[in-house]
Amino acid sequence: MAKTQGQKDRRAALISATQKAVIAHGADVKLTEIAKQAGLTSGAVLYHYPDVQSLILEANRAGTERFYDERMQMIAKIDDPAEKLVSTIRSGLPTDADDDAVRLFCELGGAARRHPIYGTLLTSLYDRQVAMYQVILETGAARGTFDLRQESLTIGRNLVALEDAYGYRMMAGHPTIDHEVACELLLDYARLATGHPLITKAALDEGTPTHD
Amino acid sequence: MAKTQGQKDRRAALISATQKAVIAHGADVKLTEIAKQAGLTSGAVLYHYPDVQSLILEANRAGTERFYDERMQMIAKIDDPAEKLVSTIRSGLPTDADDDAVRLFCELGGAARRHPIYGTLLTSLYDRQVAMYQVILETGAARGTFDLRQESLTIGRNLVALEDAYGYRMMAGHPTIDHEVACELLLDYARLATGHPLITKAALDEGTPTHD
DNA sequence: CAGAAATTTGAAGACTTCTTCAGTGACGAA
DNA sequence: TTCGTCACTGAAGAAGTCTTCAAATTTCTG
Repeated sequence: MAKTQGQKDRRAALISATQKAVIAHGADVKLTEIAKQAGLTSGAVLYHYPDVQSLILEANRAGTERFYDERMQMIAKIDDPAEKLVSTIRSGLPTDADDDAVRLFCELGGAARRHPIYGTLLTSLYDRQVAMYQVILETGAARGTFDLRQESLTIGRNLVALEDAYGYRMMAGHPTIDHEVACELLLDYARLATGHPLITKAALDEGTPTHD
Repeated sequence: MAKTQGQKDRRAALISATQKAVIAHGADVKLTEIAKQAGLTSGAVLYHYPDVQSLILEANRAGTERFYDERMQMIAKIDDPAEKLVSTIRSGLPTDADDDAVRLFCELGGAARRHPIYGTLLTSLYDRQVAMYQVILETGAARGTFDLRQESLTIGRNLVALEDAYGYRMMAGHPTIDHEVACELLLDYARLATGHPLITKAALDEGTPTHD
């Protein structure tokens, strides 16, 4: 579709196809798989991206950026710091073992030492997520919602670290750690660190009618 | 060396060489690299392990087992729960970005979805490490050393998760998170969860002579 | 030491992947 | 319509890998 809309569309479509291919076949995905995903031959892919590595890198970069952007959008709507913290924690954990974004991160993490650029990509994402948590924590502290028992940098770093680790555990198919269990593990730490009970929305929903 | 000691030695040497090769070239290491590391040709490797995949799997299995065994040995000598907890946390974090064991785990984690057996390997290791922490925590609680603010299962799961995540961050080359910083981040959580100040041995050594 | 068994080599075949490129078809401009 | 450009195909070459195997070498046994 969209045959005559210029290079930009085709390149965007190729990046999208490459993302799907990486998620399906790993960070060292073959050119053939990318071409198949895009509905083209390998020659056609090379026509647009003479260097396949740069295409894969661009796709992975776009994938990490998108994950961060979507998280920021999701929490932008929420004002209450406690509710914001809970929603942020929920949005950082994969929904299940098939979560595309977290799959991508695991692939990149495994390749990070051999391809240092992926390490840079993940480091940047990590630091920004820590800052995102710090803003929520400091705002809550300033408003008197939270009583921080540790520095916001410490709490932020640990929360993102826990997200990452439980993402890996879920990807590895841990039999008992699913989305809900991992959420509670993060929330238990957050409760300890913020001195706030952090009643989850799910818990609230249980005790109240669908619309009050 | 040791040319006449039979198959077992040769197979053990091959597993050792494969471990080095995996750490150097990733979970999908080539037969050629294994042979080079072992000082043999690819044909000779196949003579002992007709199926290369089974050799790599065996090497990776041995690598994770060894990591766990060494941790257990290291902490077995220590009696005081607080000191034991601090030492355990220290031993679970890579010393630097070149730490072989943690390199291996990152490689396996990246490949876990494509090779579910590696997911099983890592899951098994994770669960045993959690149990290891639980024993320390419960012992300390029973002795009155710790005042656990969360269930020992929660604390154990979160501590191992933090170890894993900071291992990944260090492998990815995070500019500010090194062994010491990561230790403090874990210790800060452990202090909160156990209600114990967990003075580190390093800190103690600073304030006391080498032999009292 | 001589023969048997175990071990290793080196090369060949089959396979996969990357990359190049001559040729094909579609589309727009003149 | 004709020409030229763009997008793409499909085949061929180059490089790397896995696997097999006959032959050579080393080690063991009597």
